[in-house]
Amino acid sequence: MSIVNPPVTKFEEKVYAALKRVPRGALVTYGELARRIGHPRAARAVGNALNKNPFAPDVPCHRVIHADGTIGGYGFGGVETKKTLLQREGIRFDGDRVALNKS
DNA sequence: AGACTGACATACC
DNA sequence: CGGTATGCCAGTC
Repeated sequence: MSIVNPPVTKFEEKVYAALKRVPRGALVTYGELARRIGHPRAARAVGNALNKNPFAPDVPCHRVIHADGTIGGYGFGGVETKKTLLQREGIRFDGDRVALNKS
């Protein structure tokens, strides 16, 4: 499953790999994802990697959200696309927030 | 080689 | 509850 790609660093590779390993309908936060690759503090770097996202459809980057359940952002199409994709996975949204039971 | 940026997180006011 | 401030990490200019 090596990602035969262009200028992709080891770090990003891990990020994409971890993201690929996320099952459909599941949501992961940047911090959670960062933690999975061994960099619990690299949430920002993770977001950076996804923003470049050389493998847009290859990696379900739309399953990554903020720690508080906010959508965050999306490079392809924008947040609305991300929300749509997530809703398609069975997840509901309340504005820019994931509709979990919360406040 | 150095500085700035960015799809984050946490804490504080 | 909301906005502001600081910290962290890796990438790119």
